[in-house]
Amino acid sequence: MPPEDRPLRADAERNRRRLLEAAQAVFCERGLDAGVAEIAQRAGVGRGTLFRNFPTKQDLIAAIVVERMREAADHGRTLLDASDAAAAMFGFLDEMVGRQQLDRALFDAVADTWLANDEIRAAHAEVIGVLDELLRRAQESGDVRADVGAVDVLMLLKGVCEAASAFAQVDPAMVTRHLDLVRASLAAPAATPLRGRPPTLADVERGLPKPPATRAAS
Amino acid sequence: MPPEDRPLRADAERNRRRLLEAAQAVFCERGLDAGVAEIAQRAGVGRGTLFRNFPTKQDLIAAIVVERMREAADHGRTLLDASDAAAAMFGFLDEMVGRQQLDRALFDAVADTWLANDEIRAAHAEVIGVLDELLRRAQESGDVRADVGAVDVLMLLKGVCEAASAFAQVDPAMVTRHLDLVRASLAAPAATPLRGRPPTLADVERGLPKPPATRAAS
DNA sequence: ACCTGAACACCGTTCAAGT
DNA sequence: ACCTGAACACCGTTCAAGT
Repeated sequence: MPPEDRPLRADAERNRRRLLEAAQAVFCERGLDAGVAEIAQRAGVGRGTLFRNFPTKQDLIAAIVVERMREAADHGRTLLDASDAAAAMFGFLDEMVGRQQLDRALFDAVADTWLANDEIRAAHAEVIGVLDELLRRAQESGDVRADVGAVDVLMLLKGVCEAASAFAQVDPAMVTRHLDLVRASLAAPAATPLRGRPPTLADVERGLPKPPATRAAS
Repeated sequence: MPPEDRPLRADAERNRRRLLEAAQAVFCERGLDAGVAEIAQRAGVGRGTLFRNFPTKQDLIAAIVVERMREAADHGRTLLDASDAAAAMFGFLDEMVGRQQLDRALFDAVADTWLANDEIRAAHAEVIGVLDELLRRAQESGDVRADVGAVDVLMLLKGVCEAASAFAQVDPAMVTRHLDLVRASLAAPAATPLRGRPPTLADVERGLPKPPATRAAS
């Protein structure tokens, strides 16, 4: 195992890239149940090489998810200085839903892998950070109710994604419609206040899925 | 294979019951990844018997999900003559979220199995039918916006369930809060109308997951 | 008519041998 | 330092033999 940050040997680096690309394509076409054998073959490497780069299939999936989340966060940052703050935030939500419809298999995985993986955790925090700023601006503009937090909005978004991946590919209009409902729930002024306090990132990270359950238990 | 409706032999019927109970318990404790071996053992039968009753592990899961959906529909019907129609509908939504939190593994499965299975399809239609009536009454009472349909509401509900199973077991207040947001999105009068038309049951059933992909393809 | 468990197929993962 | 593919382990599913 090479020290943490030393750059990979040129061919190794290339293999890693190829594996990520192949995995992305295969998962997109065949779903997450696609075998690692196909991915390795498509990347032109042996199965062993796959597991050298990604100790587990889950890690391979996680690596792709992280890439996507980072892209989303980047896009969100470009919206930070838009004139219409509320439109910017909803545009961000739109984008994220669209992204997940491209290859829904990947985002299905987030539910499983979720925050068990450190890199996903970091990327996730990054997305929440951007959304938090977009939301704050929209609230300051008076178009979005003041008693919601970024995690609230992300929960709603996850709901839209879920519904979208369930059956909205038939008709993208359904996604638009569902987003309209989310917009309505976030509109200011709020008719009745929300109970409880806005969940924090810490709340989310505390609610981890059951521990990895390593087969080592006696 | 016995003719469709002939009652099973007494011991066979008992084995079927035991399998369902064992499966429910095991899935609840260990999640859907639990092995069929453990289920068969817990039920006190051989693995072959399991597959005689449920041709595939998915079918076993589906059978449990169908049971739960039927229970939910039954409960919904008891709410049909409540005095406060809106409260009745939201009570129904509450119940369904609570149910899915009991053993979330099962409802996670609905996303996979979803409408691929005929029995699930029927039970699903039943739930939508009840929800449709609850909704209609709530709309007539003037407390719920008129431009949403039962499928819209079910989509929102699925979002809540998703969010709940992701991290709400830490604090049930989060679910309450999310339901408050759903309530806000459904409140009458609607500030801005929804785009598109309410999705129908047919729309949902058209949006099936990729075909079973039987390994028979040449 | 139904039950059983050994055997099979499939797929994620490891590792000894190579370069 | 990295690659490879045969071998292993695990688990869903089948089926020949039993009652």
